Amino acid sequence: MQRNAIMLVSRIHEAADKWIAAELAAAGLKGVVPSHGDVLALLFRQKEATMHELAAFARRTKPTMTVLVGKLERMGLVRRSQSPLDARCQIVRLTAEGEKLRPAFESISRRLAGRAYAGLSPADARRLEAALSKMLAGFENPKPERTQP
Amino acid sequence: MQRNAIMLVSRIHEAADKWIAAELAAAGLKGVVPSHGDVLALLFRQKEATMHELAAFARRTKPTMTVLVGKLERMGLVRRSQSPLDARCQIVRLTAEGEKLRPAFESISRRLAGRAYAGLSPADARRLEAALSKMLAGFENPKPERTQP
DNA sequence: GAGAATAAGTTAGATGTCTAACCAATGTCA
DNA sequence: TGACATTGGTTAGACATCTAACTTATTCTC
Repeated sequence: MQRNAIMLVSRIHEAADKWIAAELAAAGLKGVVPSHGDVLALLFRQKEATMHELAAFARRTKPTMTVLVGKLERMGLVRRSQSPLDARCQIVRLTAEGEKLRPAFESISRRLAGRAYAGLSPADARRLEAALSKMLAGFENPKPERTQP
Repeated sequence: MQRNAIMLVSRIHEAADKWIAAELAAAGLKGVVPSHGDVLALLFRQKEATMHELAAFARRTKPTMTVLVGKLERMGLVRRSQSPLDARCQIVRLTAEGEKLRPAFESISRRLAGRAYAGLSPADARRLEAALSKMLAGFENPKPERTQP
């Protein structure tokens, strides 16, 4: 066996997503998925964003973002309006209702980090991040790997 | 910043999935997704499996497995038949067509590992796996973490 | 052995996600 | 300035995935 790391990564990703979804549900956001969280996270940070910016930030396609923002709008958390500067752009903003979620979000974010790094020394954490960065680079820059075909 | 590791894990997971899907497509399996790969992987290993076993192995629900196996069956790669021992169980087996994919699969699996561990010394790899295991455990066993609420 | 509980699968319906095709507005350039 | 390309966004259609409800077999229990 040796492809353990990929399996572990996959399982951590799923476990973290599930944990986040559960925390969001506990905060009153039933049926909200991590991608919705990414949308809100950007809006907490910068007050308004275009669909395009949101899609890039959440690493989702534009059609997906149309769906995600549509749901958040139906939930009353964000509002869409046309940009006065560029008639193609939709400006997305938090509603007052959405703004209320900020503290819950920050709590989840903090607790997520706490849980992920629990039991790791700062040195361990640094080494882990370095190794993961290298692994990611290996997938994103298609460098030929040496293994028998 | 500190929740880097989760972000890295998430991006590695997505990049690896995309890489696998591309390799499967290159092997002639257009539209085959990693979960389908898990189904085939178990069948390469043990010749036959029930829907229940496949779902557990691929970490998907039973309804999802119904869909996945349905697609593989339509593609002519597997065959479903009722178990003679337990009339509730469906036995899934590879067809001759499916069996032909074994070498391509093994190659992908090997190259996946090579790519993931490229640039990591054996000691690094061991430390990485240990840290990831700890992180996974932190999500799966809900241990209270210490962070300000 | 009959009735209840459990287990294996499927169906139904919802939703996030993608690609492909499209529309509309803006930018470019000869 | 006017044709063409580019860009922002949505629509359409497909699909993996989930939960809830259901069906049919098996097992358990009295």
